[in-house]
Amino acid sequence: MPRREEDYLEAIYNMTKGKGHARTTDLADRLKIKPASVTEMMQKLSSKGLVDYKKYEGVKLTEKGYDIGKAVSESHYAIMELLKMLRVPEAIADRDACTMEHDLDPLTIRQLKKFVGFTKDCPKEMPRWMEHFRVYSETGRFPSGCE
Amino acid sequence: MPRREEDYLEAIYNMTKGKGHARTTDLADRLKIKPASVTEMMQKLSSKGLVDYKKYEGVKLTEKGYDIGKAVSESHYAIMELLKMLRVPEAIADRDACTMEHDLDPLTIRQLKKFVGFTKDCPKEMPRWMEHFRVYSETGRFPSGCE
DNA sequence: ACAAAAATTTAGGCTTACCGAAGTTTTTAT
DNA sequence: ATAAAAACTTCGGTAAGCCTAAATTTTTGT
Repeated sequence: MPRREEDYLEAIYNMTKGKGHARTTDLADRLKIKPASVTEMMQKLSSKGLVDYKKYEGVKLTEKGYDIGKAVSESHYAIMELLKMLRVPEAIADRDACTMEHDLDPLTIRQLKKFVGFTKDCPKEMPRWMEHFRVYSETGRFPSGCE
Repeated sequence: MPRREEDYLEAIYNMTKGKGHARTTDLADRLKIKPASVTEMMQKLSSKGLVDYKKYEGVKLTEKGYDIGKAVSESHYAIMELLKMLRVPEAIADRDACTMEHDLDPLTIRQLKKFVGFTKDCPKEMPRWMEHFRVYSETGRFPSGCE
């Protein structure tokens, strides 16, 4: 599954969330490419059974395409959350998540999600640790409570 | 700077660490491609001033190529350390770092390195937190000390 | 030294994914 | 209703990076 195909599936997933069709121009805008390229890819994805494509009408994910689009979108989210914890600004985290979300081992994705879940759910310890990392990140020094 | 070019520079960097020349076949083996493809890329990198290339003799990084190779190699290391903290097995972490090491925003790399440095240097807090994540990762539950 | 083996390069081709320009279909405004 | 505008597709090309096969250069064994 080449990298770029997944980008299309993810974009369609996020644009439609399973309901309705995605339009050629909207996809082109979102992916920053020309409509001609979108049409070409739609034909390819259609021949692979990942989307239902009707000329001049738009495109919709098949079940198979939906699963892939959803998986990539979730990876993207997990990576972005991780980068935000590392105090990477949201806009950069979003962009960099696009770079990283492809071709990762399923185990890596799983651990990433666990990590994010851990930090979100852990009731007490994590916020303190995060605060210490924030100080370290900004000053290069460990806060006094951390010796 | 296309992704693949950087892979070559990183490989040459890791193979030579600045001393001596890298051989075509060794590069081909390491990158899992055919020697003919290596030759082609060496010519390209040479024309860009990133390597010194002499036919039939091998290749050596220029200062410019060295800087890039070193930077990519360091990103790789930082990403791998992060993944290992997330309890991704080393072999998978190494492979996945290859996927992620390209095209990241310099700020993201910087934060990644800070994070790794923080966890390595923080004298007391981190090991405890890491242990808690290990338990969470393996059992799905928070250890008793973490409420 | 020199022939056989190994390493390397050259030449010609392939695939992916992009583009611009031109043609077709659908939508919109009157 | 219909002409102009917008959206979409088709067609012909491009660039990267890989490949195989054939040619060339270097190395090795005797």
